[in-house]
Amino acid sequence: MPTTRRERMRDATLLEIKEVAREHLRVQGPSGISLRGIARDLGMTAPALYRYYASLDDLLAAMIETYTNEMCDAMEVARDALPADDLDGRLVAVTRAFRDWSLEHRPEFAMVFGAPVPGFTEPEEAGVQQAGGRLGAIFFALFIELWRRQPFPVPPDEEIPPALRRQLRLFATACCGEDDDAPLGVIRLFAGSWVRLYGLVAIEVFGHMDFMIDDMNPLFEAELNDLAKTIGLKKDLP
Amino acid sequence: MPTTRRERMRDATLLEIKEVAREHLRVQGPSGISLRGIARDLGMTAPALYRYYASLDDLLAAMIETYTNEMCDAMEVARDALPADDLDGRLVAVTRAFRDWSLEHRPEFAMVFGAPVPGFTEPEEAGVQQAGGRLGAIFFALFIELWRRQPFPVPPDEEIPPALRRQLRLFATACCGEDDDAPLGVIRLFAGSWVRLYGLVAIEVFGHMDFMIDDMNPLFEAELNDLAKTIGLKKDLP
DNA sequence: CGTTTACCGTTAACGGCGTTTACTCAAGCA
DNA sequence: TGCTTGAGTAAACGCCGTTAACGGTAAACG
Repeated sequence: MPTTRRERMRDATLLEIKEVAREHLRVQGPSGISLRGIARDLGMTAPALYRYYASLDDLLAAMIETYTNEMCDAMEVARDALPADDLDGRLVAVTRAFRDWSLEHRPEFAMVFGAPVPGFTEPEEAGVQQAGGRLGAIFFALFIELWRRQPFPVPPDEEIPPALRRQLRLFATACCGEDDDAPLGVIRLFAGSWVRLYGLVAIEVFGHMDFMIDDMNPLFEAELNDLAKTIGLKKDLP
Repeated sequence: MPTTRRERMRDATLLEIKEVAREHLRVQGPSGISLRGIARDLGMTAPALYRYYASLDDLLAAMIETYTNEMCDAMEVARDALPADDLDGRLVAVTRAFRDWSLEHRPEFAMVFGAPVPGFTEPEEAGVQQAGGRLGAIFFALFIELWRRQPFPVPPDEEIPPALRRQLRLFATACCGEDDDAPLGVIRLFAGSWVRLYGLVAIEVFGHMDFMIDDMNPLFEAELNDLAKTIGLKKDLP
């Protein structure tokens, strides 16, 4: 372990900056994250932070990456709490974990899944993309394994327009690496499910239905049930 | 028409401010909207703008309201381009218009449908909520009228959990005013469809799939086809 | 060991921001 | 005509990100 004392100190500061930034995010919102404010809380001056992050954008990008991975961790914990052969249960658990984490970390969710600000937090960072792929892979691996063990009906290849086929292949390789030997229909259904889940959670987290609905729980559970039904999960969700 | 000369001048300035703000939004992104910058472009000083908008937030809220209504206008134009009895066609046209407008107005879409910034552009403005209701109503009116004329299968009331029933009623009244005498199943299906559409367009506009997929058109059309099928539209979409 | 080097932090400064206050000045109205 | 109203100004306050020049200290090296 070649970590010198200096490196340990540096890593600690690197982390502490991110933690203070997160607190500011949660208390004052995304626009409340400022290098000067963070430096104040840390008993430093703002220019000192440039030793650790090249710019505010860089810090924000690091935060996005951290949050994405944290969300993935939470989903994996929920997944691994169930036996490996209970794919049904695992898929439902991961989906619920996705929503739960998002609701408990609304500002973080907004940074990860909200609108990217041009010239600001561009998601072109390698780390951010990699974390995004990890998230997709968690869902995808379960989804595809479930289909292999107990196949549910998927649209036949002929029903999928050629233009869509190519996109689905791209999607699968980005999610899962190279072993994308699953039929296109499975990927098609997966993409549709992901879009639905994202829409549901984003609407809830962003509060776009707050003035119409006062409790999103029933709708989420109903949609989850629908989703489960289309992939052959028979038993009622607990 | 009690518009004095002063009032006309005032309204013109009010509008001009919003227009310059929009240009800044499109060129430099949301964080590029600044009172000082707008004032510069207008040949004024920043404090003068406070005669027109109480704060930057107020201006942003006005922009959101404007964009929502503009999107609704575009949808209504697309709707009215088809004969009133072609409900199938109108629903598809409105849906495509929603997506098209969003893709052509990405920064505007982000302001309307992205994450609200706390203490900043809260969507608690009456005008913003009203515009949101208008958008929902456009979809809802077509959806429900279509079901009345050529009913498609919807989940029976007994299958809808009681907790969800109440939320769906709230949702319908917010979308459509008081004449929500449609069966819960129709509203249930409508809510699900809206969530799907939102997720699809938001993912595309925000570019959350850009690193996986290079053309969202096929997926959108496929999902639209699916949606159309569930509400009984038989003919292939042109 | 002493010396050099690399790194961490500072102060000072530039230009930008939202917002408030006190003020001027012209248009509108009685 | 004289008064009122409202649009616009300059100055100032306290934020912000970022850069440049500079000090000190701990690690690295001969």
